[in-house]
Amino acid sequence: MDELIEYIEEGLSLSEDMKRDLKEISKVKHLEKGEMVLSEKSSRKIQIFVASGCLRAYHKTENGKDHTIQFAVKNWWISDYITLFTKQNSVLYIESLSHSKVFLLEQASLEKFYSKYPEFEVVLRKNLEKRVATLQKRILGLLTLTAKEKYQKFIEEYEVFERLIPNYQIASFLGITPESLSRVRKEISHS
Amino acid sequence: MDELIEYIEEGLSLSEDMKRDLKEISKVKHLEKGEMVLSEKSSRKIQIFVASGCLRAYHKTENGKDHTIQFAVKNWWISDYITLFTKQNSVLYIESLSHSKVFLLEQASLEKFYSKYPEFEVVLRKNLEKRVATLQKRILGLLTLTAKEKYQKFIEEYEVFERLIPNYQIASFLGITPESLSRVRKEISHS
DNA sequence: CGCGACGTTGATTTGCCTCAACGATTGTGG
DNA sequence: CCACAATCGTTGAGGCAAATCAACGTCGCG
Repeated sequence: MDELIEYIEEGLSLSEDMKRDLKEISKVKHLEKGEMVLSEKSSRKIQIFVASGCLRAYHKTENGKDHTIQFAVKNWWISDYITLFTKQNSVLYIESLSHSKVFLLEQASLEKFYSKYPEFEVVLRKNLEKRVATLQKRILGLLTLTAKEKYQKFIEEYEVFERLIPNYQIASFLGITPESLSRVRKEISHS
Repeated sequence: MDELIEYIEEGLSLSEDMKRDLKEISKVKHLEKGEMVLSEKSSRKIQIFVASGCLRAYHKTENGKDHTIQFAVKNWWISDYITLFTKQNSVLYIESLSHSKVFLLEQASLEKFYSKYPEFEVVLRKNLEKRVATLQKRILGLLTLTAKEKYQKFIEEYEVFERLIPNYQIASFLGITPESLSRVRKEISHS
């Protein structure tokens, strides 16, 4: 019943000790649609693993506008890296977009876990490498594409998400307004 | 004389064996201004460590426009993560913006090095974590800021670079045109 | 039912781009 | 050592993609 362990074992077979410790530091949480996991007040340093459902990490500007940094579904990690690994704190909100099951892991506990089981580092590293590649791609997309192209690329790559996510949030991920997205969608459907 | 080893030892003290192996897999290269390290033809999988000087990684679109992914100075790594860690290959060019000294490390050799010295993984991981945070911040900036704000933030954060980098390359990093950057600079100087 | 959240559409505005021209600087070859 | 070309930054005029502002239809839910 522990999706986190199942997921990790795709990359590394875990000893009983590791499993036990992992269970100890991870708290399962079931989330309602719209429920917040992370907000400004609770500037907890945690990482979140998604066992089922769909989550979103976003930033709010002073004038109240959302900007989505990341969506995450089953077997994805979602966390506020800016808070975790720089001096700034809690710039991101993380909310659930549906019924979700997640595992919460305190960064401090994770660090201990890593140093107790250094063989775990390699899995982590590979995950991070891919993540960096993904982010570089996203930056390229933001720099080079038009609103229409961004959306087309999004529905190609994020097929899984499409149904789960309201359009205005997709817009905020692509860096365009909901109105523009709506027009783009209209244009695409007419062709 | 080995800046790479010096740099790594800030985070982890190296055994003689590690040093020897590191030297074996890293090739020093001195670069002229304008010289390419990585281009489409040579789709080599390498990572680059900057010992001195300044480099730039960028992408070229079909219509010939540059889009800068990263600048790097002393003690930075610069690599094409998209080629290294996804199926796409060589989407980035990497060039030197000044006299530079760099270390080139084949990804394959690095992998071997990592598995021979797993204690090295932790350094790597921490580096990647910071990198992810930096990229997340950049995405936030691209999503939320105006041309002027982007430039102001850039000169704050990248003070070191300012003199080394021509303005049109800064523009291509910020996702604006050189003309717009010029107007922004004018506006700022008049206030 | 009635309210609020969401998507759409239209009218208008605007920030930035495009295109074009022109100095300033650098460097290169005769 | 100078003439010339190339590169880079700047400025102006005009255009366009996307934002803004506003209104309205629809759907789901308390």
